[in-house]
Amino acid sequence: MSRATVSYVLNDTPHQKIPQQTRERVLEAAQRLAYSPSPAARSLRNGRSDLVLGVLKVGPIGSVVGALLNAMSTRFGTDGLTFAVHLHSPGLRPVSDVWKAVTPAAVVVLSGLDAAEQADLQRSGTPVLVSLSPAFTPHPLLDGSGTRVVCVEYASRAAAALQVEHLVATGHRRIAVVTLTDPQVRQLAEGRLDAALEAAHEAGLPAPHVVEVADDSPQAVAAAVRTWQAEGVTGVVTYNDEVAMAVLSAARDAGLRVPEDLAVIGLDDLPAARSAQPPLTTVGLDAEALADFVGRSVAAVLAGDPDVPEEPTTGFAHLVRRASA
Amino acid sequence: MSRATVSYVLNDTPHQKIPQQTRERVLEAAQRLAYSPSPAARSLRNGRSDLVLGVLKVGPIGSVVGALLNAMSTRFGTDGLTFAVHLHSPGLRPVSDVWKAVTPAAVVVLSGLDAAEQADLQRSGTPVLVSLSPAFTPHPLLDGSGTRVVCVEYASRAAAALQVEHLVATGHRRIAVVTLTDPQVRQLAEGRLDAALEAAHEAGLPAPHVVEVADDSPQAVAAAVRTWQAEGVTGVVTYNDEVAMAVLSAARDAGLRVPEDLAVIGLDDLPAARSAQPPLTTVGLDAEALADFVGRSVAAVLAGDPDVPEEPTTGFAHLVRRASA
DNA sequence: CTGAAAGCGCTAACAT
DNA sequence: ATGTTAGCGCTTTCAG
Repeated sequence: MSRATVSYVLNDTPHQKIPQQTRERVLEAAQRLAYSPSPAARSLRNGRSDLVLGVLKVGPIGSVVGALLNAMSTRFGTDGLTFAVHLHSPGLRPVSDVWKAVTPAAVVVLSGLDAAEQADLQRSGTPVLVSLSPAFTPHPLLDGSGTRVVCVEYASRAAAALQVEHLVATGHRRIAVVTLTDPQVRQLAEGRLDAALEAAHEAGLPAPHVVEVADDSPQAVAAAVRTWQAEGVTGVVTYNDEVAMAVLSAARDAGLRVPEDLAVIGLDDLPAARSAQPPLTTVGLDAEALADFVGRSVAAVLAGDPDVPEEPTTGFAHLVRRASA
Repeated sequence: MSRATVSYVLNDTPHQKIPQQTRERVLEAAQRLAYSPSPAARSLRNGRSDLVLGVLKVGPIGSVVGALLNAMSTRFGTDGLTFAVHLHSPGLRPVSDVWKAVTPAAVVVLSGLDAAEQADLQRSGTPVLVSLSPAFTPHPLLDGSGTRVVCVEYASRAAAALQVEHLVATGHRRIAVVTLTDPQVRQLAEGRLDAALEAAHEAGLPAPHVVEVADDSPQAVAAAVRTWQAEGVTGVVTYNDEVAMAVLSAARDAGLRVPEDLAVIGLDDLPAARSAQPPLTTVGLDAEALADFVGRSVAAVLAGDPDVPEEPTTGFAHLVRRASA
């Protein structure tokens, strides 16, 4: 019985007919010796490890990101890959440091890589690179780099469009869009704002009021809420649930009834949205569906499939209808 | 110029005198060819990679865990190691799956490994295993396994003791401890409760009222809050800030003034604690200090140091004094 | 169907 | 001071 035989049975190599008896002997021995193959040697030989690396910039991690990470971990586990997240500190150390620690099978960029880092990544030889970053553009000169780039729209266009469509469906014509100026969330905020404006345009609405606020406190939105009465704005789409709850609070202070005088729709479906006053209508994100799509794409590329699965046309968001809109 | 020479200059191998000129030639060539060493080959040769793996069970990730992850990432980066977190689904797949994807330099257990998994880990040959899990006991039979085990107390004993000590210092003698029965947080809740009871005992207090609640809603604590008036309880220590805020809310409903009628102290120092009514006195956790300690311990073990640094006697928590106690 | 053997890229011991 | 070389543990042709 040789190493090769062992390798075959342990890896279930197809088209290799190993007699059942040998097979069992191998398995039994492996079991008895608590044998487990060396990841390092396998990676060296195979050119890649079984690790899928998520990259995220350091910063507050909330329930939305948490759900995403959970979903990815669970999903990749189902096809023999291990998902791990690396939080990188932009400016402090280059992300490329990560590639001297591991040779991942795929990298999933969740946020915060700049153009140069993207290019490095494409050059790094990682088989698949999935980006959720709204502003990510694959480096055109690096097409033949061997890295397959997959971009997925998540938590911006489809979600913001749903917000607007719901207000339109419930009869609102003059709407406001509240966005955040915090540079930490700039990319996402811009993506959502753009999508909301586009959806409004497509629905034939007059150009929405765009309100930029610095944070999600009720004070920050109070002034805007008061002007809306005069402007005839009856529905408002917010950057996220936290901003929506600030609007709810400001509306109450201004003596407006929600949703009769002002309909408010958030985004993220945070746990707190359910217990808001009134319960917040919002758009929830489908972390599992996204993880599934990403998982299938990665598996397809690693298997050498020429084309990756189609992105679901519905996006990865759904309306959560409660009382506020 | 041979591979060895190159290896020496690239790794800054000590006690190898390489002429400056050769050195520069190597560096220049590496630069020009965008050379970067293969992690797989290095891990194979060195017996370990430069990756430190955090293990966490899947589940809601809040700001406390987020801060911990951020601190760890930043800290390990400073000594050439890369930190990544793996979220594992207990029951779904064995954690040991991870060791077929990577050979980490160290594993940091943040939560949720059972006894068998602990033992597997000690057997896996990972150089260092750091555990923050309050219930973690190194497997005694596996002492010679080559895995160095370091246990750190975080977010339980020292923190809960601080809560009690603050109430004692502000003159309270009859106190209540509110703990959570949610099985997801059992270990942590038990650790905190034990420590609080012990601290009360040491301070010579009568045995505290122990209140077990199922969740952190105001309803869940309302009944207990009402009985406290009759029992003469003047101070309450809670499992965390969320429970504390529920107590605050229930106290208000019961017509109690905080802190005059009832002093409340939380744990975690969530962002929301600052804007609670009244601002919540609480115990903050020192994620950076912990990360620093863990980082130093790991570095010491990897460097072959016989003894790891002393754990700071103050623990990794500090009092955040606001208005509620 | 199974055994032998060639490397994957790197480091450290050894020889020059 | 620099070059040569033996493996680390695995997968995969290639012969038998």
